[in-house]
Amino acid sequence: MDKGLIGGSTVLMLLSLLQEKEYYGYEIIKEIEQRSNCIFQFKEGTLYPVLHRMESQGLVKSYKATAETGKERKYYQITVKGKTQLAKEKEQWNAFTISVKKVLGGAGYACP
Amino acid sequence: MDKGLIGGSTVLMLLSLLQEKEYYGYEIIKEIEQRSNCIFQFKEGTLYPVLHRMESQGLVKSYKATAETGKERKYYQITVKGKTQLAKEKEQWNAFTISVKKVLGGAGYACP
DNA sequence: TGACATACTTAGAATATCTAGGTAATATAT
DNA sequence: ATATATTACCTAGATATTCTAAGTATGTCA
Repeated sequence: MDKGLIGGSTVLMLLSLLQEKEYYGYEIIKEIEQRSNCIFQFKEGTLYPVLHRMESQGLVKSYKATAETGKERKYYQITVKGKTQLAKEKEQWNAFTISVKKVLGGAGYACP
Repeated sequence: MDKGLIGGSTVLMLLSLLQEKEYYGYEIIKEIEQRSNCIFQFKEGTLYPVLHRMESQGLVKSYKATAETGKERKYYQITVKGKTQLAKEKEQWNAFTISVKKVLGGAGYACP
């Protein structure tokens, strides 16, 4: 999958997942992989920095916990700010995909 | 409109336009602006380098001509390689948007 | 014991876009 | 006549982002 395409939708997908429940990073990678039928396969080096950035922006918050398996995990939760951002990004996503379709389809209207 | 989103679809949109007919750079900006109802407003500094890159990759070729208005224009035409690439990018675009929908929608299947 | 999956991290390379400026001609409004 | 806006192209450098690649550590299975 082309990297250019993924870029703009990563945060949208992460926020959408985290609105359902809290996830830890590694779990997110696997979940997105499954849901997309392996179309999206995030590398750890790609995803973790994105989560860190989102946390620094206040879109998510995290806490550490040791799982029954003995491994330490960092769980991420969406914040109020994150939910607001999610709504915005969903809107943008819709406007974006509709607009691309229009350009490909050939429709044409004058701009205000 | 978020820059991240646009990135991956720029070449797709350009190739799609150029399959219809030849365009010059400035005309492409206006055409995409109109078709998208002003959702996409490419800056010249953004579009021209993309066209140059596409030409260096052999996806398009160009020639210069002076319009009746007295202004010199650089017209771009899609190449055979560009048409092949267009087909690929269309496929990728579909796979991409479907996958994002799946992630947002919550569907989940095991990967092979 | 060795290989693999889990789980997180970061530094630096590579890539891409945008900002901001430049050039130059014509058209339009004052 | 002059100022401004539109048309039409270009590029250097700042900015941002992603990916590559490596490191750390634990548990499981053959």
